[in-house]
Amino acid sequence: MSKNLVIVESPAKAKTIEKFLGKDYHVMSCFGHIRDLPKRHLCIDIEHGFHPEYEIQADKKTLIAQLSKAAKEADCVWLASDEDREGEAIAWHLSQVLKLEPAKTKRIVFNEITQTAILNAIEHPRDLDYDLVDAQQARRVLDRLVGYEISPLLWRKVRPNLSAGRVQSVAVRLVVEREEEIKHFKEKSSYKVVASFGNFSAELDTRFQTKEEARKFLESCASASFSVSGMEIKPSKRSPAAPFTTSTLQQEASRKLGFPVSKTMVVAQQLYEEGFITYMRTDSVNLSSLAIGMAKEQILDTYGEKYSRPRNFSTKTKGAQEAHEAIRPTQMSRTAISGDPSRVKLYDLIWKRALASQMADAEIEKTQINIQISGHTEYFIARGEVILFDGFLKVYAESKDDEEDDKGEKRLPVLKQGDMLKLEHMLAREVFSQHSPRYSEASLVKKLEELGIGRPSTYAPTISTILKREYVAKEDRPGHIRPYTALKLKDGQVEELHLQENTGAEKAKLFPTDVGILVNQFLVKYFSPIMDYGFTADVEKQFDEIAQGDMKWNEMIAAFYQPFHKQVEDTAQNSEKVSGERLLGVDPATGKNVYVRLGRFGPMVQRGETQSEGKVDFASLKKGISMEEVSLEQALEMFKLPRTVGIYEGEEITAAAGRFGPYLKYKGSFVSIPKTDDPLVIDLDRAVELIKAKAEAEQKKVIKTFDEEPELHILNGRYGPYISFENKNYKIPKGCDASLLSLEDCRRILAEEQPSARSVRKAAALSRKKVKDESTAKTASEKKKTAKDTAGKKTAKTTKKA
DNA sequence: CAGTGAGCGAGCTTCCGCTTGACTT
Repeated sequence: MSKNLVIVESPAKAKTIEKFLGKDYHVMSCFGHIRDLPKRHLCIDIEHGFHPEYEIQADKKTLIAQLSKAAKEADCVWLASDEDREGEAIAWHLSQVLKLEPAKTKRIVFNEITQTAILNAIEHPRDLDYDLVDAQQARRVLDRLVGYEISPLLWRKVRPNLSAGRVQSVAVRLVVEREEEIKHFKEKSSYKVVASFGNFSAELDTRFQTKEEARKFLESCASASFSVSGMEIKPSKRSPAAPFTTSTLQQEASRKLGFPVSKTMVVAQQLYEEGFITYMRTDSVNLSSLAIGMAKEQILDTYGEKYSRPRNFSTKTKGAQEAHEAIRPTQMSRTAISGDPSRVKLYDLIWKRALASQMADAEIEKTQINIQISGHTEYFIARGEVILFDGFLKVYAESKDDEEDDKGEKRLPVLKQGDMLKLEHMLAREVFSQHSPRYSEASLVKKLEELGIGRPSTYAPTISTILKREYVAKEDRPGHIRPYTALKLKDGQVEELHLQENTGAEKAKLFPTDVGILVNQFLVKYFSPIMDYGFTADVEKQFDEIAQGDMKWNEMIAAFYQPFHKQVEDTAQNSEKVSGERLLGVDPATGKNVYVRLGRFGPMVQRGETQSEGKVDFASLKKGISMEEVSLEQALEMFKLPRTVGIYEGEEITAAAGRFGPYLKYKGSFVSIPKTDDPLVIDLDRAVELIKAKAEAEQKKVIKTFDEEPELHILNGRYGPYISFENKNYKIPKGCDASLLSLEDCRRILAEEQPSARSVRKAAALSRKKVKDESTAKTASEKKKTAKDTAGKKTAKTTKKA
């Protein structure tokens, strides 16, 4: 048995380190945090110093038992979790949970995985830093208080199942406010004048506000002469970007490879686990001396000495904790990997970026030519750029969010002052000012990082959360045609051209939803301190003070909680329910008011008053139409569903819009209406076609049925064959040929296997619905006696509970 | 997956930050 037990957070790291330490050391992983506040309640004792009640997560119990056993057998336990707030807390939780004796427990830290660094760490152990642990507890408790006190308010005041938090709510706010800004953006146009002189062109130093001014200028240039008034050549250089952090990797993978941030992280995780790259959740741009050495060697071998320039970068990110290196290949000499295309491409990106960061600056020659116009004070400017030495550009060029790709070379002819130029033509083109760009997943991460909000491990999950809660939606927009005017001067004549361009197209951008907008409105109104973009930075400062030992963590929390909790209670008491209700107008056919508002199941339109005796119609807002922009006409359209499409083989086909979009109902079963069809206009022929296609697809799903057991089917699913019985699904054990299974085999499988959790929920929902339908049918006959039609629904709801 | 939307109001949602696999129909 090893004398020493070393505990690190990641199993891949454990494997590497064990190799460095030799046989006296056994290295195990604790897989991140081992205890946390239970999800069920607040689990913070407000009355007693905000004492947190931690619990070991169920899935960590066996792991803890293993660690505990190994710790007992070891002479010394080395807690080697990351060198940051969270890492220190993990070490402390380990010492608590494993009941480690202080005498045989040592805390070590290293921020690069090299033998030297680790041996050095072993030489210099320290004690647990309880101030740092307390800073983490403050962070944890604050987040729990904010999340678990505000979220229930949203359930009461807006809609169930919503959430609020220090990070996610600010992320939503950014998206909402950007959209707001875009909505109020006033496009301004001006005229940009470009003169073409044969082998190069130049832009006028001023722009004209109106077409008339531009025309006057062009006309006045008809007989003007053009001459070089100055030529300047300036040497310039461009430096490589720092190697990747989590956030910059997400941005570049998004721009260059089109990856969503979650995909980038999944692929990077695989590369890490296979030992191709260093750790992928980091905020550090630092490279180990080993990495710098490897890069230098690689550059010297491939490109020569001129291309090598070892350098180290310093982090400018707010609140960076730098427990790891930058993301880089583990072997700089591994220029490429093979296999899955996503991994190949991501590795390539990481390799190039890391290598380029150690390469020489690119040397560039910038040229500017000024051209004077006879009789005018305005002048033309031509700019050129020639790369004299490519340096790091040989390997890698960073891309920008705004795709003004003036990339590559633009060579200007060699001219001298006084040279006369012959104008080929001059074009004054109407150009438009642009609003700030909408956020992509990656650019939102970038913004959050700039504000110091969130951590590398949470960027991707935060994006997933706000998408899952439907606060924001990732969408494409087709863009629209915009006409513009251009004036062309050629051969002394000015000609007016009417042209058009496509503008405003969006790809995978984040748009706020109606719920997102309303929730944000509510939070900004009642919780402005937490919604402030500087809130996280402020509390981080206080966490730092706690870590320095200058502040007590529970006093900091107390100072925050007192006004915060009062605000929660006041809001619960005094604020109105948020529905975003708006009167759209009066339905000319019925004379009833038509409203739009947020209902329990999302945005909806309503015709008539809920308090009145008359009939009230409801309809879900059609996808793609927001509460803000819906018109009375559009709303009235939505009330036209459900409608009867026609009769087929004696049964009625109806078209309606449901929770999951438009559908056809025929003989009690449902068929989705694809986007290409409109439920309002779909005809009988097309409806029958869709119903037949669905039936055929259902047929294909069936592998085998048994006459003796009509409820049992062997079906073909997305993940291979499975058995369906009484609406519950069962896995077929590996190695069985589904088509050869007998009824006996199936029954045995049913007895042995647990039905999938999902199908159990579904079956439960179906049986609830059945009970409900029966009771509705029953009360429907009773209802004839009662005047009001509410009794049926009421009974239905009570039975649903049972 | 396939209704709904007020009203009584039971009992359910929820946070951020560390880490990976087991499993999906």
